[in-house]
Amino acid sequence: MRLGDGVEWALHCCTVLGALPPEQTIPSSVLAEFHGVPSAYLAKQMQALSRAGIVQSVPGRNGGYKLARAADDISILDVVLAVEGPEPAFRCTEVRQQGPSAVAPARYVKPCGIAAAMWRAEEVFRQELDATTLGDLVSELDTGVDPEQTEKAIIWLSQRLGPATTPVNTPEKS
Amino acid sequence: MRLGDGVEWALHCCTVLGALPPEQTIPSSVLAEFHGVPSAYLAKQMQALSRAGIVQSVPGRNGGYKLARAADDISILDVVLAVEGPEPAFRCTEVRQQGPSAVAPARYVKPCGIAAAMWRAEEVFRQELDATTLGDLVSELDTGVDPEQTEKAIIWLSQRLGPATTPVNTPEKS
DNA sequence: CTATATCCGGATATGTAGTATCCGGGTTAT
DNA sequence: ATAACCCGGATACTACATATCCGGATATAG
Repeated sequence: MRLGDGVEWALHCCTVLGALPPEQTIPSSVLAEFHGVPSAYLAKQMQALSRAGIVQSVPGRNGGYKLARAADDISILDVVLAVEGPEPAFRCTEVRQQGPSAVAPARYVKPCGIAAAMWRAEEVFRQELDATTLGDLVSELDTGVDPEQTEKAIIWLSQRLGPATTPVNTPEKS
Repeated sequence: MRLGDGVEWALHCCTVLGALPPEQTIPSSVLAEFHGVPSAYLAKQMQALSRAGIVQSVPGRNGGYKLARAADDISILDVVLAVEGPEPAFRCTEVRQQGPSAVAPARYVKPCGIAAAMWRAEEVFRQELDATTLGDLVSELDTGVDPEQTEKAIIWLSQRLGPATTPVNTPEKS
């Protein structure tokens, strides 16, 4: 049981996207350099997010990505499912129907208890992920992150972003 | 995010082990044929279960596997961890510490909110799996499985098992 | 209109899970 | 005592998923 690296990257990228002004776009390459991850592979994750309707792509010069909806309306689960795919982690291969002791397939009305227990666990897993939104993660940046870190990130991004409709907003709620 | 097939097989095997008399042993090859799965790979999963102390191997003629403890003292989580490994599904690569905006590593005292949320979800996932025991799965066989299926399985196993200390017990609680 | 910067999709490598086969060590029934 | 049987580990091979790279399409800025 393993989660791909793309999930972590996508979540970090969505977090910075949520911290920027709503209409500010940021190229995939800048996101990659910012996080120190290979830009080609991150681009693929961003495409998956785009297909899922989580981010919106703006082509052409000074284009890039931005969140497609409000950060509070996007849960971590949405991002995970978009990147990792919607299939459940546990695949029931209906092993009961194989082997010498199998009976007619039509008689297997209820799923076996094993698959049921697995899917139950996966359900609470998803519910927990669905309870946290990108907005929560963004808010946490103000409280949990070193101010020096934040400042350093802001000036680095400001240099590298095209002339936005609004400049990068420093948190004002302090 | 994907769980290996071995998890399913191991759970099914442990369930039939739990349905048998406590001292009855079954060879790995019989378990494989019973479920219609490749015996070589199932043997690997059984070894993992043995190392984890979930099943006990009995060598020699008429040997095989049996549960190492009572079925009620073995949770689904135990089996999953034994087969799949104890590592968490989400690996935080501390992407914050890379890239141009990183500060001194010592300043990262708290784990990032992303990893925290992921681990929280994984924790409830494991709690849910830990709440169901092999004993529960065995009990469910009596209620949820077609009687014809059960009978067919019993006679097939009886033919193939060496002279046990006690014969295969048909459920008596009906 | 041209050039640049960006997204998008297919093609390529690398790694991990799954499969099959073999031999040695140890234990039990005959 | 002997032979049959079973686990345990090592090895080699295949298939699939993950990770990576590169060229084409497209829209904007000047």
